[in-house]
Amino acid sequence: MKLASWNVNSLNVRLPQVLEWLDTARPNLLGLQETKLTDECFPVEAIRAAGYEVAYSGQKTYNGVAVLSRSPITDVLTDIPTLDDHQRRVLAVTAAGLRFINLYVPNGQAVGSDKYAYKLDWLAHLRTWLAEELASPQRLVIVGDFNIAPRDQDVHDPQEWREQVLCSTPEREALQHLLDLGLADSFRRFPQKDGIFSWWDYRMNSFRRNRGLRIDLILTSPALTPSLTAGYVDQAPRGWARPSDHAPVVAELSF
DNA sequence: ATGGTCGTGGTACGA
Repeated sequence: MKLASWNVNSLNVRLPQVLEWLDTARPNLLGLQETKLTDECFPVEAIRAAGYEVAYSGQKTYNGVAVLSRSPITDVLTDIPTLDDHQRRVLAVTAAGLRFINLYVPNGQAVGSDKYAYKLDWLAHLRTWLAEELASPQRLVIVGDFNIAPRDQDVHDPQEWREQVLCSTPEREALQHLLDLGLADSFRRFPQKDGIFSWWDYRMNSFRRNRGLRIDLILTSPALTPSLTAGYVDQAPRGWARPSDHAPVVAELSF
């Protein structure tokens, strides 16, 4: 069982790359973020032709999430139950014997900004929801662009990023508050080299210089964590022509 | 070097 997450920064632009990656990586479930497509424009047929079922929740220009699955999808939810939010950032589905929650956590722009306050409020509502989901033991996985680097080892230059957005203490505490529900960061269940990231700014040759952050995560519930067999970042698509600024992240399980 | 690059949409704005 292979699970993955990829912020594609426009599915319109990145569809050929997504199809290419599906063909080689063959994930069972893939969460996409920043599709930037209304539901009427979603490329359902191209994805079905690749052998995947799909659920999607999008809007014009910004945000937008989708889940691709090699097995049938049921019980689709598009919102955090307690949060009235027009921004399309959440897509929960049931497929392949799992509850699979795909998230595009707000970026937050800058510490202290209105968008930063929205991010922290969003994360608080998310925590309430996930606590309810985890009250009943189940195979639950939460994937997505969390827009938070969990620790300094997930940052190319911790001093440069100290208390900046994506790395600030309140954001990290909000993420830790989620992990404290019993969720595991699948990547850190395995030995990793230093300097493995999932996002690199388009500017200043950041990818070539590996000036990145690891902000794309796959979290597993206690019922699922013992079944993890691998957790990694597939950095290859970040090196392709006209790439997303994020690379796909992957978790593998055996059950 | 105090910027820099993308995507969207048709101009600034979000990331």
